Amino acid sequence: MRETDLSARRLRTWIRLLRLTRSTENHLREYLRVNHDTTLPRFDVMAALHRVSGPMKMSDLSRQLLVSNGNATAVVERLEKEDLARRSPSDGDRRVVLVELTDKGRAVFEAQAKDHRTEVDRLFAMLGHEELDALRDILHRVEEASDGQNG
Amino acid sequence: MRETDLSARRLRTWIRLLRLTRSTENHLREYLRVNHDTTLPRFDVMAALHRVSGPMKMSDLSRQLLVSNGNATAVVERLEKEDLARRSPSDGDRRVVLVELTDKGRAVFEAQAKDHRTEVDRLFAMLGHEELDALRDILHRVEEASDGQNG
DNA sequence: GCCAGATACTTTAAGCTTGAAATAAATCGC
DNA sequence: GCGATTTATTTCAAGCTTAAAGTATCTGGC
Repeated sequence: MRETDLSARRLRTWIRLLRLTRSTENHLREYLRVNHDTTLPRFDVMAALHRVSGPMKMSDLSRQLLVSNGNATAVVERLEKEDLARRSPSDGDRRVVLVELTDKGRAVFEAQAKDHRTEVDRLFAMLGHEELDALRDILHRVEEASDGQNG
Repeated sequence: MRETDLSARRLRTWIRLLRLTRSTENHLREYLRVNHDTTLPRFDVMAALHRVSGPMKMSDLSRQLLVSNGNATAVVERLEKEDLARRSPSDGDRRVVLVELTDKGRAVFEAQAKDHRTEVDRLFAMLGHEELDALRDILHRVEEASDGQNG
C-alpha cells in the first residue's frame, strides 16, 4: 500500500502544479495583453534575448525556452516585423542564425519586464524565504533526477 | 534590501517552476504521442470527463481546465469525431450542452491513464512523502491567496 | 408579460505550437 | 578530397489557444 500511496500523491501533486502554472500564466498573459499589448511567447523570447545581452543562436533560444525550433522561428519572425528583434548570419558557421534585441526591443522589454516582475511578486507574495527555500530544494531534486535520465 | 531580495527570489522561483512544468509536459506529450497516438489537450479533456463519470457542462469543463470556452468546444469536437466523447442538450436549460465520454472513450482513456500515471510516477520518483507534504502546503498557500484576490 | 442584462455556447480570425520534411552547411571516416 | 552523417534552420500542415463577436436562452425587475 505504501508505494501505491506515493504514486497517487505524485499524480495529484503534478496535477496541482500544472493548475497553478496555468493559472499564473493566464494572469500574466492577461496582464501583458492589457498593459503592454503583447503576448507571453513574445515576452519569453525577448526575456531570453535580453538575458544574454548579445547575439544568440536560434537553436540555443529554442533549447532554453523548451520549445520546438520551428516555434522559435515563428515568434522571432513576428518580433522582427515589429522591429523588436533582428536576425543576422553567423561569421564562423554559415548554418547558424543569430538573433538579438534591437534598441527598440530592449527598451520595450525593459518596461514590460519591470511590470511583469511586480506582477509575479504580487502573485507569489505569500511565499517568504522559507517557502522559497523549500521550493527551490524540491525543484532542484526533480531537475537533477531528470538530467540524469535524459539530457 | 530585504524586500528586493524576496521579489527577485519569487521571480526566479516562478521561472524555474515554469520550466519544470514545461519540461514535464513535453515528456508526457511525447509519451502520449508515441504510445497512444494522442495529445495532451485531448488527454486533459478526457481526464476531466472521466473524473465526473457522467454528463458535464461545457462551461464546467473549460473552467476546470482553465482554458477558454472556445477551446473546449474545439477539442471536444475532435473527440466527438473519433467517437470518444458525445455532446447532448440539457433538459432543464436549453443553452447548456452536456459532454460525456462514450464507452469507447472510457476504455481508451483508462488505458492511457494507466500509462500516464506510471510515467508521472517515474518523472517525480525522487519526491517522497516529506517533499510532497512540503509542496502541497506551498501550493495550498498560493492557491488560497489567489482565491482571495479573484475567483 | 416584457425587456434589459446576464449566462451558455459556438464561430471566427489571428497567433501559437508541434513534428516532420526540406534545405543548407559542417564534420567525420576513409 | 569525397560521400555519409550530423547539425542548424526554415517551411509546412495540422492541431491548439485565445479574445472577441455572434446566437440563443434564461432571469430579475418592473
